Amino acid sequence: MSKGIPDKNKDFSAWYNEIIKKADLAENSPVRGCMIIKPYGYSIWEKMQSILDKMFKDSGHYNAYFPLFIPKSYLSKEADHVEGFAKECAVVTHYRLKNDENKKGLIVDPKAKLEEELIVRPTSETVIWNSYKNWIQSYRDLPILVNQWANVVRWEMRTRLFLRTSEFLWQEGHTAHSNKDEAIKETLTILNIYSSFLEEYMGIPVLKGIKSESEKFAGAVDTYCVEALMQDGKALQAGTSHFLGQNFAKAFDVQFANSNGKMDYVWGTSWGVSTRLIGALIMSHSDNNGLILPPNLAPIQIVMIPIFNSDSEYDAIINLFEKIKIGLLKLNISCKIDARKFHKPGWKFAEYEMKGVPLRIAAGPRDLEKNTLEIARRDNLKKETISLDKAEQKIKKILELIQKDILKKAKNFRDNNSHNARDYDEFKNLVKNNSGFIYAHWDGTEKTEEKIKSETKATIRCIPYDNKGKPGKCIVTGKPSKQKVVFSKAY
RNA sequence: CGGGGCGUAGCGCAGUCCGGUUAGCGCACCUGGUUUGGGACCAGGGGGUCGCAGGUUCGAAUCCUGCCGCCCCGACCA
Repeated sequence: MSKGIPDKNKDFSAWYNEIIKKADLAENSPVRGCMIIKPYGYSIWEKMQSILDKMFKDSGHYNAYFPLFIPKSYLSKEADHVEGFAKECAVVTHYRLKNDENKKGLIVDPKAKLEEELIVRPTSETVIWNSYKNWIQSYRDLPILVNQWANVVRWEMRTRLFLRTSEFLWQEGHTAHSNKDEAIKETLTILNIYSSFLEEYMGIPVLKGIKSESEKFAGAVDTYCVEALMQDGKALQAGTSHFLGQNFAKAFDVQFANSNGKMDYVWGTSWGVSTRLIGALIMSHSDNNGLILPPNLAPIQIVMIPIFNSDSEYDAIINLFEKIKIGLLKLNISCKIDARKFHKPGWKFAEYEMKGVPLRIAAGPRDLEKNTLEIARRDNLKKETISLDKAEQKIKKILELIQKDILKKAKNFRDNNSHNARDYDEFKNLVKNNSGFIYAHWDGTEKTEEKIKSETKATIRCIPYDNKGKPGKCIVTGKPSKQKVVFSKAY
């Protein structure tokens, strides 16, 4: 059935690439490392956007837009920030092309050199905090809760569609607060939005935690994250929320008068999720027949496929489908009738399986006779025949069930692939077998973290912050450890 | 930047070692017909600067030289 798609268990990354191609999500661009997101892939992103956007707005945030270009000097104002991003910035140096007099074609006009070079934003903290300086005078101007939907560029050496591309789409929230507690609270509010979005809509269970010093965002005091486990046992950072402390306020001199009339630096946060989430979606649920989309994110939730011998049968079935479609639309269920005559039903079945449409309805002469429909779930490939009576309600329930089952399956997978390592040997074995999340005691030093990374390729994904667990001894050095942390190989 | 691989129709490839009619196959595409409950079949058709440039030769996809591009593995990183 699964024609031309590599076996997920034999070659996971070839499987991943092929799903993207065959499900028509995206393709490579003429520029290395960039991607062309095709309509079907982009419609998934639009769904993610609309849901998250509502969640942000419901929690008091507003959208704004800051420019693509950032003066080079801005980037260098926050020391850690430069360190983290300087190596992967695209730089604009000129503003004009001209015809080459000797050869054919265009060349950069050497006369059109910019006085100050511009960088293409790898993230927007600097340009935004530069504005906040002007927006904020008093505690009465705070908090500022801004989000923007944008593209950013980070010049990557090795790229993979959706997971790591040189240009990607994301949202970046940037908030400013009058005190530390409120900023931390904001950071966690967003983390919870991310985790419930991932679980309730994407069907992906996540681990919430704090990044270690070496993994945190360049310029943050603390980076909180949601980490998900992919089907090949590797971890994926799905979203991050940074408590910036007063770092950017100090770098850009953003002060405000507090209620006592004293000047103080503003407290900041920033947070984002990107088109990488589409990669997470693919690698969490899909199988050897193609993509599997949770109903809450599927651009098409239901596809209807007619089976017919004659034109009169065709007309009758399409007619029936139109009626069902009206009923489903009333229940807010999106559906598509595939009325094409030039493809056989079997061809269409395979096509929509590849594209991950959660539920398929088929009807043919036999169904017309008996007043039934055949429905087939994408997630478990099970088929059943239901009667036309109250079909819409039944279908709605099944979609809800699919959503739950997808999450349940992913949770089971994660639980079965979470392990405790009591000593370093056991740890190494677990890593070698791609055993997912590995909980182990760590002495908290960068040195030990680095040693583990270079010897095993596993990194600290996060330090869990809600169920902290008990103190113990570091698996490498035997020094005291406050709690177990989560290691894994990661994307 | 190191190591490996590849460039031939929209896609995937054969042909290259050992030069020789008009460059071939599968998928896709177009036309007509028969089909349609799990990727239909038959017949016909369209589509190529063989990555680019130069050289050797009566003759180059094939041999030689240079260049360009892409992919994979490492170093680096969300």
